[in-house]
Amino acid sequence: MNIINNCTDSKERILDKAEALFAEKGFHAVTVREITRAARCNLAAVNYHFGNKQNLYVEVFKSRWMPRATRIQECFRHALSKQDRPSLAGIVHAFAEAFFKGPVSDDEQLRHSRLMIRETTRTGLGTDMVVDEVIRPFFEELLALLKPYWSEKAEREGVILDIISIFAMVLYFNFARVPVMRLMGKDYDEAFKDRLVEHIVRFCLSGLNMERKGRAS
Amino acid sequence: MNIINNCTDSKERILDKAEALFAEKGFHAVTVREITRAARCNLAAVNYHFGNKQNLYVEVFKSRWMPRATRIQECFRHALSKQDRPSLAGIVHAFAEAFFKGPVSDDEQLRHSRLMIRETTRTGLGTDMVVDEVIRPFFEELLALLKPYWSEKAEREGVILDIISIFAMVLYFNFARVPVMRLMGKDYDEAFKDRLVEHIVRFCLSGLNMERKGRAS
DNA sequence: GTCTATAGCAGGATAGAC
DNA sequence: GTCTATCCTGCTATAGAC
Repeated sequence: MNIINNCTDSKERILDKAEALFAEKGFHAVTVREITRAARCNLAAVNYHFGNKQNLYVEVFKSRWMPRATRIQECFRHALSKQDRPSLAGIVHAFAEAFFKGPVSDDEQLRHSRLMIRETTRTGLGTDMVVDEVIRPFFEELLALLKPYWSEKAEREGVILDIISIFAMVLYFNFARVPVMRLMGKDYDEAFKDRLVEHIVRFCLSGLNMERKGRAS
Repeated sequence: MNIINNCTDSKERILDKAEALFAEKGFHAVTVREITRAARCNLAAVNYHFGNKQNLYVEVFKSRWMPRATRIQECFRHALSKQDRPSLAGIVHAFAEAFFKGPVSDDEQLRHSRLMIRETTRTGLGTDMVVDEVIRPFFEELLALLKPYWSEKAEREGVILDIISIFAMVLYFNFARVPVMRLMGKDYDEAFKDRLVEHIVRFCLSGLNMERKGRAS
């Protein structure tokens, strides 16, 4: 049991470092040399294990990103299961908390959302499996969860826009950490994340925290 | 007056095509060859006019992105000036409408937000002037505009979070067009944009469009 | 200001020894 | 499975004619 198994070791190291670098700089800005250097292995290892750089990128999503997304979703479900009959606030809260205070380290959290944004922005490189296998099923799940709360007049399209909006809030505060920190003059420490979760829940439930003085336009 | 002035013409064409390509694919994925081919000029033209590829990128922001951002802001101010005493809804509406139905074409709109997201995601390449000269001043302007609407208990930090949230809604629905279109099964035509503006105003003002059934967690 | 030609280099990928 | 050495393509950047 003390035998050090190097067989798949370098492969794992490459996946780790590749994910970190792709998240930080994007696919084209990262070189294979950079990845193998960071993973302390040989240049040829990427082609040996993955065939080419592009396959490595896809493999990062398959073996790192998607399982992590699943873990976050499970964290969300677990939090819900602890509520006897989840309220609307409870659902949104569980959702935001799974993202900000979920089962992943802060570094992982950041690279996770950065990779997601890069994929959203990307054109063509085709990791559609991310949407088809992870995002959309979860989306449908949320839709079903929220269904009991629709008011009579709300139609499906409007509810979809609402759900996208919850996503927008969580994702934006995640990936736009740098400008948010600059504007707020705060780090993303635990206290601030608590604050963010609280803010997101409140905003999603009742909008701007201001007095309402009539409407116009 | 009929003399065709080619002096700065190719420079302008390069800036146009470079912006479109950088927005679509990102800095590293675009080659100088690709840009000059699209701009129908010689490979050497980029280095002649801008020194190098990096400078061209910065120049795209200076001469295209920032002026356009200014135009959008002016559109917002103009819409506000037509309201005698702008309401909260009027302010959010003018903001969303300036972004979605503002003074720029649909193509420009898309490339504008994509470039902004790419800059937000970027690490290091330093176009801080975008934040310092455009975003932050506008942010302060919004803060001052909303000040009369703070409830007594709201503190400055909370209001900043609120404003970031309005930005988050508008930006997300802009740059995430592709997944939004997939989820909604709709194009970003004028009718859908109207719908989006309406949704954003409502969501920012009163949150989820659902019945409230108590709170939990 | 625009072009051709090319220098000079960094990148992805592969062959083949161990 | 891991390494070294190397190929070759495609890139940025420049030199110099027009």
